Amino acid sequence: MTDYLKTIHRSKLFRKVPEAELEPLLEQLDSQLKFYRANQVAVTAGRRVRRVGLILEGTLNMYETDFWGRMHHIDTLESGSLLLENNAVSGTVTIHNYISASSSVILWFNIREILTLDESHASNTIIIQSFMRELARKNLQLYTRLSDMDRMSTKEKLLSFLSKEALRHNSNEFDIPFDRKQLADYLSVERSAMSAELSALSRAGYLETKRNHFKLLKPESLED
Amino acid sequence: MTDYLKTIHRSKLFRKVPEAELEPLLEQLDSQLKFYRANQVAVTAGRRVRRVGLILEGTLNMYETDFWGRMHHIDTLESGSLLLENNAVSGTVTIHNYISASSSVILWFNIREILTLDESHASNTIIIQSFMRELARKNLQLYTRLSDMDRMSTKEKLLSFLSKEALRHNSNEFDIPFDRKQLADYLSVERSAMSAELSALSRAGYLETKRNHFKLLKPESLED
DNA sequence: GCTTCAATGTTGGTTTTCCAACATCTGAAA
DNA sequence: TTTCAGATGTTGGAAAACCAACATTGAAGC
Repeated sequence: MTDYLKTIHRSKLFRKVPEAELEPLLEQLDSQLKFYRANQVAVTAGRRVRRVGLILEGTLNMYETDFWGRMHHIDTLESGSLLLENNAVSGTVTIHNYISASSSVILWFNIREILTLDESHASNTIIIQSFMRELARKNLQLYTRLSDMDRMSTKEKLLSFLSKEALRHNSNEFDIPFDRKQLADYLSVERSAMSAELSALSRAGYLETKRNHFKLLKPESLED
Repeated sequence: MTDYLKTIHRSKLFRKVPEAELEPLLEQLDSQLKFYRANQVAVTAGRRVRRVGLILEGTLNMYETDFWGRMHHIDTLESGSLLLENNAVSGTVTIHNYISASSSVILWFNIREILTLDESHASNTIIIQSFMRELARKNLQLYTRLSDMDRMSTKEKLLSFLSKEALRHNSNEFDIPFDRKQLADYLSVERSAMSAELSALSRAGYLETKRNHFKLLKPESLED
């Protein structure tokens, strides 16, 4: 554990815990390090989840196996990500398999215990705060993507996404954090069709773009 | 406030707080009732959010206005729903407008205060627990819908959704909580096209369905 | 049993998306 | 500067989805 204290202290969750309190806190959370080889299954779908994972090193892939036995890649979790936080809090069963893409290290800890303690330590409050903030942050992120995808056409998905990016940057001119392939994946559309749609939007006067830089415009056809 | 104590106590968030402690707790949370007329704007996009809302009566619609000034309906929140919980926790600005569909009553309260208290009361712990559970529950719900929508075709969206329903009911035969129109909206596809796809899946031996009852099957073409 | 209406299924023409293949652009390295 | 690989744009045929209009079904009330 000692080898990883620095890494743990850099994570979003434990960042604000005073350094001296970190080790006792981890003990109190009944935490435990686990090491995984490349391609090793770290979590199997169907298990009731009690602990939260924090990826200290490596990358994990989330998969879903459907009724017909087909595997679908759901997400890729990088170092620093939380794992099973929702299932641990709500005490539910996960439907995902987590497979280590590389060799990886995960810190497993018990988050519910903190909530059931009678007396509160300062570091408990801190960790609960950070944890709640993470849940809320994730929620907003999912909401954002969902509302971008909740459109019937590629054009509308693009406009929804770009609109929110403009809002986020507080400007009609901004860089997006994706290249074309990543943006297509994010919106769940086909890359080349999306490229074509971007060209069409550009021709129609909605925007100018070069690589990941965008400038949104009000086409004359829309002016009142 | 007194008129609504019963309603508040029935909500997911306050259910577990002992009845006697409810009123002091609400006071501690600096809570406040507000009443809205039909079509009144309850929350305006762009405001930094400090409080969480709990809808005690009525229905609210969430709207998003995009860069080009077009309004999109995002969600409908029924009585019992939380409002702005993510923005309140993370201290961020909301991008949504909330408009009361009917006359409605919202309880506004400060959730962050609980976290910053030095000493903990039992009811604080309870409310934090319930609140975290709600955030996690919502997260899982969003994740579920997102992974259903993160498919390129109506067919795949349907299979993803039905697969998870089977898992949830722990059976290949189950009732879904949607009619066809609602399911189409949930998956963000067109109703009649979805109906056609369901027929095709049925013919191909993937399932049998009648109204909201489904039975999933393994078509011979898939057997190894 | 009828009647009625909303839910669901079907159909055909139109539009959009997918998909593969290829062309062009761009930035980094030689 | 030249070269090259990866990113991006374009294109055309095939497939899927949209959309409107209509047919069928099913549940509730008469």
